[in-house]
Amino acid sequence: MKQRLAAIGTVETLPHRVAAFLSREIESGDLNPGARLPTEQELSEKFGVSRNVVREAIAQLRADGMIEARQGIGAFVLAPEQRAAIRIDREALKDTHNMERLFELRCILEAESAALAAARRSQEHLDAIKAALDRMSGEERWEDGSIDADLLFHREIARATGNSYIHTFISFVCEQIRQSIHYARLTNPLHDLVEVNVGEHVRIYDALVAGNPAAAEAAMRAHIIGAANRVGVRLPSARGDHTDGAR
Amino acid sequence: MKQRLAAIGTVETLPHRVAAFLSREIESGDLNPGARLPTEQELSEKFGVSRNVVREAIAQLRADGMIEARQGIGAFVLAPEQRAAIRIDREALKDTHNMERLFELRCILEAESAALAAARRSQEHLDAIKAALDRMSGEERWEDGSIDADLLFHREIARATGNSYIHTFISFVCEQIRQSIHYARLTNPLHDLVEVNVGEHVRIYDALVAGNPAAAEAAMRAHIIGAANRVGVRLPSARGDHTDGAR
DNA sequence: GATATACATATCATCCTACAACTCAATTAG
DNA sequence: CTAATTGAGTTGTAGGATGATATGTATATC
Repeated sequence: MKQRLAAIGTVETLPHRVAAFLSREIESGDLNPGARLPTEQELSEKFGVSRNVVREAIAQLRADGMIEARQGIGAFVLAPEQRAAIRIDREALKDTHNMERLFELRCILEAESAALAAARRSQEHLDAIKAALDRMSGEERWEDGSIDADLLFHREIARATGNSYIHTFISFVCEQIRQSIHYARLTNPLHDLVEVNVGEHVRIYDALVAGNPAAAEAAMRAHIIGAANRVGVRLPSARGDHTDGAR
Repeated sequence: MKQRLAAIGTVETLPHRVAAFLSREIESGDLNPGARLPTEQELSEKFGVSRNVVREAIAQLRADGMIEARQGIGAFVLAPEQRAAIRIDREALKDTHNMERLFELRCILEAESAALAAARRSQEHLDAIKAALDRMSGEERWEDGSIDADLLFHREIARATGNSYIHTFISFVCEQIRQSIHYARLTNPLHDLVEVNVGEHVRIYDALVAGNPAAAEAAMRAHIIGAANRVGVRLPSARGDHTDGAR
């Protein structure tokens, strides 16, 4: 928790600000793929920082595969497909529409993963999931402590799939959502419908214990749609839109 | 000493090597979350590089949320859940088991996304998808040119969901798979079953044109399982046949 | 005149030193 | 004993110097 507070409150360092600026300029299309960036010296003058700071900023973008620097020539913007990392702009998450998209992605990831977990979970996995569930139920209100337990519950399910990539992706998305919820709570006090939330989790857990993939998937889907609603995001139903796929 | 690597864009810079070393030390558990890294000066001495290089390396790890640096104290390892970025070690993808996990993740992401795309695609989206399909069909063998078109086809479908996060994630996963296929082809010459591959894509496209989410999802799922098989990965089915359910 | 070589220039890569800002602990003044 | 001060240690930033690499230009050679 001390860790997390520090992580959230991390001061914006100069390299971070420069990197964010350039990153935004690239995302917005001001700098197209193939374009050359200004020289390090020009950038250091433009931002009023030392060349060292500019280099650290570029080192970040380079590590992400956003730009490629060639000695003696300059730095060039790469195509989005060539990126080596996924990074989500937390500022953008303050926008409700983006939050909605993130919940949609989460729903896709977690629903099927829950089915996988139901088929593959071991007793050790179930114990870990149960422990998180108990911690969550102990809390009166849905705030920091129980949010931690909530996310841990989801991460443990992801771990139970036995697929480390799934675990990584879900952990990542959940963490982004935690951040955006943090913002959302500053403006809109959330309904503290703990009972509803816990109930949804229990249904997921029961399906996992039963080893019933279809039930686990359905429960997870219902839960995420509910969770989105509780933070003020109306999730467009994934597939019931017009032609309904009876599966 | 410093050998010129003619490889594509992957010039091993000193900060990159230092970052990779530290990153591996963290992943392997030599440095647990909460642990403090050696000071910048110690690291620069240990690796025989300047403090500047160490700082650029740390800037990368910091941007990924792997470590957190606090002025006046030091740099600390963060828990994996707190990462701000997803980065996949391409070396690890040479392992077939990891490739299998990656295909499983891809299947989860793309199957439901195909359903979303079927519900939301515009004519402009369909045109872009069709263009990629045509480019793919024109090729005789499944090699670099048609692989590009293949991945473009999938990216365009992701774009048709209208959800930029989905697009980002799928693009990323596809790119990782492209890399791993590149390795795989070096050892196992692949079957060039172009007709089968194109046929699977056509079925997906038809479902999108028809605006049939369930069909699109099924076609996509079948395709990815088939694609995995063709590169020598047997995908454990996501949930269709948990007939082996005796567990 | 065409080609090849040498030079000058621009740029990134690395190194170095210095100082500022911050934290923590020991010391000192009250 | 308490509280303020001091000092050492660490990261953050600045700025310059030198090496490595790519490009363009001028010169020399044929």
